[in-house]
Amino acid sequence: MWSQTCEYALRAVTYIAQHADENPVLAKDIAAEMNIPHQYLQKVLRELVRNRVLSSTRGIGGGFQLIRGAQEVRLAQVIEPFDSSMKLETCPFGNPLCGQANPCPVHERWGVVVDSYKSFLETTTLADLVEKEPKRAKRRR
Amino acid sequence: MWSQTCEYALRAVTYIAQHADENPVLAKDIAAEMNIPHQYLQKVLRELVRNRVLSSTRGIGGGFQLIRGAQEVRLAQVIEPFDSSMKLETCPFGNPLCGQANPCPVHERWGVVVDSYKSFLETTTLADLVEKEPKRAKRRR
DNA sequence: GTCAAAGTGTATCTATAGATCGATTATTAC
DNA sequence: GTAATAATCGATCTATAGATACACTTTGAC
Repeated sequence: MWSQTCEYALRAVTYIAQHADENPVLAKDIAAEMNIPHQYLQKVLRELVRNRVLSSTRGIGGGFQLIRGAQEVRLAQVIEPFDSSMKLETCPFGNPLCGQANPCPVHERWGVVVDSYKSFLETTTLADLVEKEPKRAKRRR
Repeated sequence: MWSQTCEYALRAVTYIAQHADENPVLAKDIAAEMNIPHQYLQKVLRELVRNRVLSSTRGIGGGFQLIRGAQEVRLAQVIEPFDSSMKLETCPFGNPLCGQANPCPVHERWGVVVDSYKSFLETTTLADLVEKEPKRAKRRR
């Protein structure tokens, strides 16, 4: 459906969102937990920092964090730096002018799929990726 | 959404379906009409022949044809030889056990997208890709 | 101020998808 | 049976995605 790199990005921010109330998380930990090659993940995370999805801090106690609250980050923003398929504008069936004016025979049906896909990415936030019951056994002491 | 090669395959069979009532069509013509590199298209078409979607005949008057009627070929069968993403079984959000028993928080929503996609490929046939009015000015003489 | 922890940056390597080339085989026309 | 047509096949090339390596910089602890 999308590239390997996009999936790494999604898995990484999922992990970060799940640990949003803790200290910054280490790339090393994300890599180990989410089965992503460590060095490559660093690249992906840096790109997310450049795109102002994550912030990073160096040195001891450093790591990666969300810049905004999890409920304010949409999946589309996460994969946007890595995937151009969000555009999805050209007709896959060879009609170069396919559109409202000159639709190909399956324009409608295909539109339903694309809309469903785009809508998912635009309306789902990182908060949705985190288990509803936040820290089941979270005792205050 | 899918690979370049899948799109070539779709465009090619679209063209072939549109010319199903004529003689076999030449790879050369498909390539020119559908903007696909000629040599690479040959490979794609051969693969479709191997997978019993198309038949081919050599020599003068030869070319490629559908084996079955256009209404009997589903898009899924066309892209299947080129794309493994039809499976779409592992959770993109890092939950290795995601499924009915142990769903990740967005399992349902994402399932809607995947089902919409799969359903499109499974229910759409090549006949659907051809303009409904078959040969507007088809005079019998 | 030294050291270790952690992210940054660049260069490079590898695997795969996409594309090209040239020779070959089958078919038809003459 | 020769020549032209058109698909087949295997080898190879190129571009890109995915992955690795290593030196560098920033930060905090002591």
